[in-house]
Order: sequence, then structure tokens, then C-alpha cells
Amino acid sequence: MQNSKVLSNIVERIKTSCTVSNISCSCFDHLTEEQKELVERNQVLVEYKKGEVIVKQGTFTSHILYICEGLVKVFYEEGDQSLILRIASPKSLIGLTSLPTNQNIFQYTASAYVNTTVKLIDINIIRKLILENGRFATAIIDVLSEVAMQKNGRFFCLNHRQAFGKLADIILCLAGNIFKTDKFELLLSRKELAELSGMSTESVIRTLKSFQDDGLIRMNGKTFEVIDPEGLMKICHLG
Amino acid sequence: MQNSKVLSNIVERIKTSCTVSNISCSCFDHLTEEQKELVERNQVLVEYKKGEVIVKQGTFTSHILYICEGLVKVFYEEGDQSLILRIASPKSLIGLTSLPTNQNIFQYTASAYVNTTVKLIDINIIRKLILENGRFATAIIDVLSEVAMQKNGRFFCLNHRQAFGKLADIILCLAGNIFKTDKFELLLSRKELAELSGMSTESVIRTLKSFQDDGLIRMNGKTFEVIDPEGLMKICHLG
DNA sequence: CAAAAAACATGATTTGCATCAGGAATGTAT
DNA sequence: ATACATTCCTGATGCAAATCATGTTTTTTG
Repeated sequence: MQNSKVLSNIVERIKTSCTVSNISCSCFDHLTEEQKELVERNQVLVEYKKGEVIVKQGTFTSHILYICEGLVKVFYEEGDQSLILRIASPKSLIGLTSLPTNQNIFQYTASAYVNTTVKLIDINIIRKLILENGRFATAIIDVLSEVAMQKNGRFFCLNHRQAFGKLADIILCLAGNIFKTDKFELLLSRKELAELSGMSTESVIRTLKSFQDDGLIRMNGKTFEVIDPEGLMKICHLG
Repeated sequence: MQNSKVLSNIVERIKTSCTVSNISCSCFDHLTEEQKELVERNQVLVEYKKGEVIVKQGTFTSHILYICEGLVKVFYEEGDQSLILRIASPKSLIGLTSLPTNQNIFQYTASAYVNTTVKLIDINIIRKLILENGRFATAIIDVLSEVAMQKNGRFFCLNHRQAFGKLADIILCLAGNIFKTDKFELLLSRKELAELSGMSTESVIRTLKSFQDDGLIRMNGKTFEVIDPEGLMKICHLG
């Protein structure tokens, strides 16, 4: 499909405002055999069913999560409001922000979007490896940096754009970064899209409808198809 | 003053939503004498006058900035819109997000708020030290983590709170974190407060006025005084 | 020191979007 | 198969905050 090519080009250009990251981590590649074994011995593999909470905001951080398979929603909650921080895909690490020893409480909740397999790795082992292995430390820093940069872009996007711009951005990112195709089955409900974009569910629905009416996308239940990525791109920048 | 005590207690409690960080870095303490010398040899000390641009978004990152004295505004710009990412105070590092070797372009602009002294340290030296010295690497990771966490809180704040809540938050943070007193000379203009809070300049002015009318703060030109931190706190949480 | 340029202020108007209310469609338990 | 719960959708209403317009004060600078 030609659109796919346009799509990836576009995503290339607007990477700054990407909402849903798929920053993967190759940090374990840099370990020695001995260190790999150490990790092996201090990790457990756990499967979570769709919807299950993996870690809960406010609990102690004893482990770092490494996603083997599935999708994880990482969100911040306060009262009855919540904000999705990111949607983590396989090979992502969750919990790195709790590495500082004085920061041993999870500042966000993570729950499984689909059935998900996660490795729980003792956080002290990770700390030890950072001390011992410079290349590992560098890889961790790379992940933290990239997440930080994406967050800046998203931050800007959610603050300065309005409904149309935000949603256009999200759709392009989902298509280009997560599903990597212009037609995909969206796992998120409208309500979750709302949490992701910081708008109301109703507004999400209306805006999506209007995109459809304008021939930018096609929707059928949960099936989404990006028809005019260039158009979405334009909206993204204008609005 | 009694307020100061209340203030610091409050800031303690709402650290999640803090807008203006003063995350300091003690990373250089962990270096060996030899490494310290290496840093010495590969750094330059530069003084910037109030308002001068230190690094410009889009340029190549060859150095990491370490603030010795002053205050630096770090902001993201796109078109005629801009968003202040943080206000960095002495002992802060700027440019860490450019550590990944494939990320060698500054994603934000930094400019001096007041006359500021900055150490420019060759980024490759920092990379080398991370590889060599685990404790240094750990310190860098700690900084990145803390910045990330603060950003989450701020993100939430700017998205879910409305004008009153945002500004109350900012005032408390400025008083508690940057100036550490309940009466201070604010360096930021109303316009900059607007950029910091993602609202319009006029709204900032109006909201501040209403805080004053309600006896929460007292203003006189650039002089601000927090009178009722508890009240601001309440507003901050309600919305 | 006067002129120009910012910054500050405030009222009137517009608008984007949340909220509310209610209905259709889809999914899920019994 | 029926009841119940979600999710999805639509229209009406209201409000918060941006924008516009315009004036005042403060600061900068030639």
C-alpha cells in the first residue's frame, strides 16, 4: 500500500509529538554471560490477563518490569481523574523512574491492555548492573532520555493544540508507531482515547466522526483506517 | 516567619505536581581525582547576560550544561507558541536528554533568566564517564528519573486542572522550591507565567488578581507574597 | 530625557469543549 | 433468550478561558 510509505515518512517527521511510544530497550544485550545469569536468577515471568493491574500507584517498587509480550497502559491517577502517560509495547521497561533509592514508590499505575507477559526483575539487581556495567548504564540512560524527549513533545501537543490537532496526532502515532500500518484494530475505547488526549469522551467521538466525514479516516467499530495521512498531518500542525 | 514552615510542609506534600524543579546533581562528587581533572580540562566556563540564549533548539549538542549560578529557562518552541519545560537552578544539568548518540540535536532552547554562569562540558567526556564510573552513571540516572517524575506530575496538573489550580500550583512551587520563602521577587513576567502554565497572559493576570482579592497572595509589581499557603493548596487540589 | 517598546491591566466578545441528558448498539452474564 | 451493563453516539446547554480591543504603567534605549 502506498499510504504506508507516506505514513512512515510522516511519522518520521513528527516524531517529537508522538503520544504512544515504542521505545525498546536492548540493554540486556550488553551484559556479560555471568550478569545475564544473575538477571535470570532474580527475575520471574508473570502473565497478566487483559485489564489486570500489574503495579499500582503508591506501592513500593521492588521490581522493574520488562514487557515480553502484550501492551501495557501506564497511567497516573488522582481522585477520579486519570492521565495515560504512555502505552508500552514489548521490549519496554517500566519502573526506571524508581531507580533512585530515595524514590521507592511507584508514581503511576500499570495495567495490561491485552494479555501480557512481563518479566519482573529485582530492582536492586538493575542498580547493581548499572554500577558494574557502563554499557548497560548507557543503555538505561538512552531509554530514559528518549522517554523524556517524547514526553516533552506530547506535553506541548496536549497543551497547545486543540481537539482536532491532538487526535490527529494520536491517530498518526498509533498507525505509524504502534501498529505500523494504515489499517488497524484499535484496542482502545473512545474513553481511553479521551484519557490519552486529555479530552472528554464525547469530544473524542465527535472529532473522530468529523475526521471520517472529511475523508481523513475510515472507522468501523474498532477498525481504523488512515486514508489521508497528509491531511491529518496538516491538521496536526495547524490546530 | 511561621508561613515559611507551613509552606515547606505543603511543598513537601505536593511535590508531584511541582512545576519548577530544583533538582540538583551531585554526580561530580563521585568522580576520581583523575576523572575530575579530565572534566576540568574539557570544560569552559561561560557567563551569559540576562536574556541571552545559551543553546538553541535544533542545533547540535556538543556539550552538556552545568549551571553554576543563575537561573535558566528551558523551553520548547514551535511556530509562535512556546512551552516552558522547566526552570533550572544552580547545580542542574541541561542537555542530558541528548546523551543517546543518535539524539545529537537539542530539542529545546535554553536562555538565561538572570545573569548566569554555566560550565560547558564536552558531551563525549560525560559519555565516557558514564561508561567508566558506575556511581556517576547512577547519579545521572537519578537526575533523569527525578526530572521525568516531576514532568509527569506537571503534565497531569496542566491537563486536568483549570486556571486557578494551575496557578496556585505554580506559586506554591516557586515559593517553596525556587525561592524557599513566602515573599520573593518574581523574575518571570506575566507572559512567562502564561507560558509556564499553558494559559493566556490575560488569564494569568486576572487569576492572580483574584487570588489577591481573596487574600491568598499579595502582589506589588514583581514582589510576591504568599499569605495563605493552605488556601492555595486547597485550590490546587480542587481544580 | 523623551520616545519607543515592553509589560500590565480590564472590559467585551467569541468559542471550544465539557457537561448533561438521553438513546442506540453492542457485549456479557444468568 | 432475556436482562443488564458497557460502549458508542447525538443534541442542547453552559461555562471557562482565549481572543480582541484599548488603555495605562513601567522599562528600555537612542
